[in-house]
Amino acid sequence: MKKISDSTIRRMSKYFRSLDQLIDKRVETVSSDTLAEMDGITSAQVRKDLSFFGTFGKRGFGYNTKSLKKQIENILGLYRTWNVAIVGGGNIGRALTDYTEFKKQGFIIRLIMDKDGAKIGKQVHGLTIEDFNKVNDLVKREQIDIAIIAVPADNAQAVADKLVVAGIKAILNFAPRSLKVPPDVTVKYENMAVEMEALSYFLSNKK
Amino acid sequence: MKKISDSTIRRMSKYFRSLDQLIDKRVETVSSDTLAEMDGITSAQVRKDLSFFGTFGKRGFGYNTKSLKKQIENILGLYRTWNVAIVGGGNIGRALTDYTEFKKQGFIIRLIMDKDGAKIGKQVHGLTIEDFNKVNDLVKREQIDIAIIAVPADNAQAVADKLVVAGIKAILNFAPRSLKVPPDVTVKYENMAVEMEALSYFLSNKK
DNA sequence: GTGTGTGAAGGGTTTCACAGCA
DNA sequence: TGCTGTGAAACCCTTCACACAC
Repeated sequence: MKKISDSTIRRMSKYFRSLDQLIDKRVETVSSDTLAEMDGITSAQVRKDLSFFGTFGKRGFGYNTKSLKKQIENILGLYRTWNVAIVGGGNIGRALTDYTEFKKQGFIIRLIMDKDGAKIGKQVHGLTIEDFNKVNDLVKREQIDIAIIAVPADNAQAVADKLVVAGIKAILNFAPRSLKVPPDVTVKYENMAVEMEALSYFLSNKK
Repeated sequence: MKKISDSTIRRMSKYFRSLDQLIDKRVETVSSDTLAEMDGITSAQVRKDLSFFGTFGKRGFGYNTKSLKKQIENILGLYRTWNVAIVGGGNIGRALTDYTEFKKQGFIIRLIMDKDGAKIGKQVHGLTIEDFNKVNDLVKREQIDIAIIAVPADNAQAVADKLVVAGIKAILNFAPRSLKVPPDVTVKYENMAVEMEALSYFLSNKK
């Protein structure tokens, strides 16, 4: 499989959501132009992105919304569900246990963990906060595929290390710190402070 | 001012945080190599990024952590505080009112709004959820600089429209939907489903 | 006629490599 | 000597433009 760029993958995920919207509105056919408009990019970009994975459209016609959605579902691995564990029983971690967009896309939160004795045992949206020291057993028991790190920055690397030992291969990190992991582990970042600071920059430098 | 790429700005924000870490550890000097290592990039990239804004280092020596941090603070506009409003009293919105990283960087949450009568008036980390219908007055009263959208996807555009009318020029959007705004308004996205789906893709396509 | 699929061109960002300065 | 600052080269991603299929 040839290497496909991160930005293409991210856009695929957006097309997927846009198609969902169109299907909700009973739209059966869509052009690359419309899809581009919905996502704020160019139609050439849409066609190029899709072309990396195959040919899904009909010339002079466009794409069938339902079948294109199915195709993207397959490409992104969304035809199945994924078991997700959250590390960190703070504000962010607890909020994510009930994030509807995750459920809708088949990401099932199976587990929330913390190392703080005061939090362990507490209920969060139907889950009990478990002891992070038991991460190995818990990850195995719940067959976790993806871990979300939502702990203070200073603890993030230690948490990641333990997740790697427990066999986790995919991490979404909310802590504002870059993580070092073995090459077979994928990390994605959700760095809210970075985006806020980008806004700060743009506000400060408006001419 | 010449156009500086988004990725450079984002990395500046990371350097800023890495420098903070070093200063905490009483480190006074840092090389582009070390900074690169901390952020998982190359030293050439670090030097190139910084060079867009000026020359901050000493050849054969490196950068003074404190003074470089000050410089980046100025570049990003972080020498001051920003007043922030959150729209959406759901899980995410409420969690963000108490996000320590925001406070630390001078983003002060002044306001949380919702249109749901059942939520209006409720307390969240010391703030009262206000009626989003009064957005114009509230934004003016609290002198809001930045708005965070944390409402369901289907309402995001309507909320954005009202924020624009209220005079907001910078938006951080957590709803998984691309927003249309006038050219003088900057929108950044925090799309957690996109990152999860990227992880799904990588898990599905490991050789 | 219409809109896709795609080589080729263009533009922008990253990496290289080294001159230059402490 | 050691590390920065930076043109030039390399690379990658986006846009163009049009042949082609429906």
